[in-house]
Amino acid sequence: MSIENLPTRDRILAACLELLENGSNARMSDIAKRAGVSRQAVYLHFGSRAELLIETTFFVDKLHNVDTRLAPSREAKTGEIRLAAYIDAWAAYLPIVWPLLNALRAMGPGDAEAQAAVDQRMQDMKEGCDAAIMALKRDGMLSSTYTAQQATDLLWAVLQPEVWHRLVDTCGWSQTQYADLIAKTAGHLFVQSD
Amino acid sequence: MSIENLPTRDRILAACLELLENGSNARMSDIAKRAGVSRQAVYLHFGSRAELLIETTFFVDKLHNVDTRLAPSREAKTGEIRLAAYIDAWAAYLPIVWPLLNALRAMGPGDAEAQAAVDQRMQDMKEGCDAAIMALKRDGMLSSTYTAQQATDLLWAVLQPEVWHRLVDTCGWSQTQYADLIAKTAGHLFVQSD
DNA sequence: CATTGACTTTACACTGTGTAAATTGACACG
DNA sequence: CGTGTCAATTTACACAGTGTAAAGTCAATG
Repeated sequence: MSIENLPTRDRILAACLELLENGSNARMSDIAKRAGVSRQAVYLHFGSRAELLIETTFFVDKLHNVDTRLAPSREAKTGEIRLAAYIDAWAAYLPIVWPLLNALRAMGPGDAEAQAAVDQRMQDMKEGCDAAIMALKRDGMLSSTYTAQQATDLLWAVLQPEVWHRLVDTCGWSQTQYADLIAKTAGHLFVQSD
Repeated sequence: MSIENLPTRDRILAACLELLENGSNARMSDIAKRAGVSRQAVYLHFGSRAELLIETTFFVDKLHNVDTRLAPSREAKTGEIRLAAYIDAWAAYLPIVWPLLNALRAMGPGDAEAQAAVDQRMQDMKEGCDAAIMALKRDGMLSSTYTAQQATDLLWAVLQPEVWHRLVDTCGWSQTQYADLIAKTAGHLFVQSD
C-alpha cells in the first residue's frame, strides 16, 4: 500500500518489517526484492543485516507511537494502577516487537551488535518494572514477600517476550487473556493484600 | 580427561558438549578438532549439525541421570511437595541443558528439526507442570485464582529457560536464589492459602 | 554542460554447511 | 596368507548467505 512513494530507506525498513511480521524468510535479498530495490542498495543504507534489523525496531517504535503508550503508566496516581498500566502497555507492545526481537536473537551469539540491541530493549523494559515496583513501595503497597529488587527482577523476567510467545503461541492464550492474567498475577504477587 | 578412550561417536558428543558449555563457537570444524577427528568423520556419525546437537542433549541427559532427578517429585505424597520437588529438579537441570537449548534455538527458524527438538523438551517439561498442578488439585490445594489449565500454562511459562537465564545471568541471581524464589512464587500463586 | 547523488549491475571474497570419492590402516575371518 | 570390511582420512566441490568493490546509468541541479 503506502509502501510505495516512501523514500527508499523507509521502503526498505517497511519491507523488512513486513517480511518479519509474515514470518517469511528475511534475507537481505528478500528484503531488497520486497522493497523493489537492488540488494546492494540495502547496503547503501544499512551497513549490515544486524543494523537493518535494529533500525527497523526504531522504525516500528515510531510507527506505533511507543512512548505515547506509556503515558497512562507514567501518569498513574497509585502504584497499583501504575503496575497494571505498565503491564497493559507492554502486553500490547509485545506482538509488535516480537518478530524483530526474534530475528535479532536469531542472529545468534556471533552477532554482538544484535544481541546488545535486544539486551538494551530488555533493560529499558526493566526500568518500567522498577518504576512500577517503586511506586508500589512508595504507597506502602509492596508485598512483603519480596524485596523491591527481587520484585523488579521477577516482574521483569515474567514479562520476557519468550514467556508471552509461549503462552500466546503454544498455549493458545488470546492477547487479552495474556494481558489480564499476567496483570492479575503481578497484582497477586507484588501488591500487598491487606 | 575421560574424553580420550571413548568411542569416536561419544568423543564427538563430549566435545560438542564441552564447547557449548564453554560458550565457545561450536562449528562443525571446531567440534571435530576438539574431538580429535576430521570434520568429515562427524558427518559419518551425525547427518547434520542439528542432529548432532539433538543427540548431544540425549547424551547430557544420560550423563546427568535425568530421570533419577525426577524421582522425588514423582514420589511426593502431597501436591505441594510435588510442586516444590519438581521445580527443584527443573531448576537444577536448567544450567545443564541451557547451552544446548540455546544452541538449538540459535539454529533459527530455518531449521525445523532443531526447533522441534526444543519444543519437545518444553512439552515434556509441561507434563511435569501438569502433574504437579493436578496433584495440588487432587489435594484440594489448588488456589482458586486460576483454572488448572491456566495454572499449568503459567507455571510452565515461568519455568522457561529464558526466564532462568535472565534472572541468573542478567540479574545475577544465584542458582539457589532462583530455585528458592521460583518455588516460593509458585507456591504463592498456586497453593491454596487457607 | 558538468557534477553530484542515488541506484543498478556484475563480480568476487569469505564463512559455514553438507556431499562425494578415492585412499589408508587395522582388524577379523576363511 | 590374502581378502574383505569398517572407520576414518584427505581432498575437492556445491551451495547459501553476507558483505565488498567497481563501473555504469540516469535524473536533477547548478
